[in-house]
Amino acid sequence: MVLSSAHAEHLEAGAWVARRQEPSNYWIGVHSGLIKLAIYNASGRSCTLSGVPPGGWFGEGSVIKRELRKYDVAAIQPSLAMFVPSDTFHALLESSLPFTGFVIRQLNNRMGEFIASIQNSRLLDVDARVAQSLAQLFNPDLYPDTGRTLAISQEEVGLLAGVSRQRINQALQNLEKLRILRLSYNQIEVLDLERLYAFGREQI
DNA sequence: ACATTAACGATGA
DNA sequence: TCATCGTTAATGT
Repeated sequence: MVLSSAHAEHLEAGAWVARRQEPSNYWIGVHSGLIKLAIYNASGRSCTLSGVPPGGWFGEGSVIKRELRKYDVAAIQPSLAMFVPSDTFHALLESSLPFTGFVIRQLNNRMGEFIASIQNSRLLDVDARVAQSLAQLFNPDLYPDTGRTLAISQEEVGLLAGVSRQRINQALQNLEKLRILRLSYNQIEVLDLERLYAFGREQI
């Protein structure tokens, strides 16, 4: 039933996936590429709320509440996304206990993610904040399909971590010197996920 | 101090 | 040819 009612879409880099204030008609999953949730103001400034790598799902909150979407959704990289209609989502929620469990875990993880973000922004120095922002993207619990490399520009890491691109560049080079990351053009490879997670945590 | 913006050239796809 | 990256200088808090 899910497969018959859902559809997939190829998205170009920079394409809008969904817009703020529109009805939340779909629960959306990322199969490949990278998508971000962000809010843009009239003057073009933006606040990136979260990056969603392969294996990630989002929008369940607004679908459950049947409310307008709270953020804009854009493809950072060329991506393949799955769109599950709201009605299908609700039907699954009522008929499948395993699905309900999945959604609860999803909401719980998302809550933990945002709590950690606030904590990180107030307690950690910039290098550690960058490390934690990246570690979130590579979280195997939330995003089981994400490998150890991700195509993302340093500019986007900056928007995600709330730090300027120039400062991100320094932080990433520091992490590369520690052999935690390997950097290449528009791509970040995690060499040591454990140390990436641990980086900065001793400060707390 | 330390981050940000602005600007520049170099380099990759 | 355009996006991305590495760096520096000026500016702000």
